Amino acid sequence: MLRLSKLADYGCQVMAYMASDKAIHSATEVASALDMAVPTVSKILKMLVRNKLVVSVLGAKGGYTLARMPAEISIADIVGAMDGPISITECSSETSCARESQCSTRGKWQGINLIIQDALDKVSLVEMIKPKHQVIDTSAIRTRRASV
Amino acid sequence: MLRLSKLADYGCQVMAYMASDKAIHSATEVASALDMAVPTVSKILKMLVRNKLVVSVLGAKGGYTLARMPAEISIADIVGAMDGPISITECSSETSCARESQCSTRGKWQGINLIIQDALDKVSLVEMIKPKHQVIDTSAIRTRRASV
DNA sequence: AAAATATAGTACTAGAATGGTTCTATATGA
DNA sequence: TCATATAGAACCATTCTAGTACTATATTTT
Repeated sequence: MLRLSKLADYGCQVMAYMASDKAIHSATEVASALDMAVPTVSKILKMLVRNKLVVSVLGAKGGYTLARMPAEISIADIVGAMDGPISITECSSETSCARESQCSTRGKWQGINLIIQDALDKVSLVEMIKPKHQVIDTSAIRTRRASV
Repeated sequence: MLRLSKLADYGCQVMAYMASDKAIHSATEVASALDMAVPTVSKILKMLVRNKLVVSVLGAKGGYTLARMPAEISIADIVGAMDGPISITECSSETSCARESQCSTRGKWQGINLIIQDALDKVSLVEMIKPKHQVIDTSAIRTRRASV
């Protein structure tokens, strides 16, 4: 399948949710908004803090906000924070490999790895939360027509 | 990490090995050449046969060969055979998702999925086995110089 | 015809990875 | 001082994966 871990997937959801504004969001709030378990969301947010994608405010009325502008945060950042560096095969990241001398495929794997890295790098949170089909509020138009 | 399963990785190694010629290779032979356990190689070859990337010859002196020319077999084919279809998140392949109406990220995930699919599609076995730095046989050159 | 060699397919087991929870400590606001 | 939040570590259970074993079948060799 070649699938992201669930935590990475969740992480992207959490980040996308928080990208909507600069408010402080508690773990409880995020969890209920995304319909996820509070401890899980809490764990994810802690990991994101450690990786400096999110900043936390301690104490009552505390919570989390994005550490940077949504445009400055890529999916690669989030996936990296949750799952560690992307390496599609063992040999595509490891510094050495026992079979290296006989193996001609390693370079190719590293190339493929780069392409994937790049694909995730190019998508920022801003693009992630952009609605696919923009919903047009027709009420304003109708009002204007009525007033004509 | 976003990593291929080991079986998919092994599968690529096995296919790359078999791409070197059109001979019939037994599981035992492949296993010893790649320094892997015979039952494991055998399992992988069976999966590749079921997915029509490899054809088998039954009986004594039997074994396996590629079903198509190496140029006509991509890494995507092999990974697909071993790991099933690529879908980086659950929602990037599934036909529906409970949260679909509120979710704006799905389209993006599907796009990222396509890029990865494409990257694996573009690499054929031929490229995979191409030596990175071509080893130049200098003996011929030296011979010629000597004969001048 | 029998023995040897090889694949086909299924089922099973052990181990690792992952997801998710819980518990204790600490910080802040009312 | 109490209620509300995060920080961090440890823990458990389930799922997934890798690898093995076993039975059946096909083909070549003797």
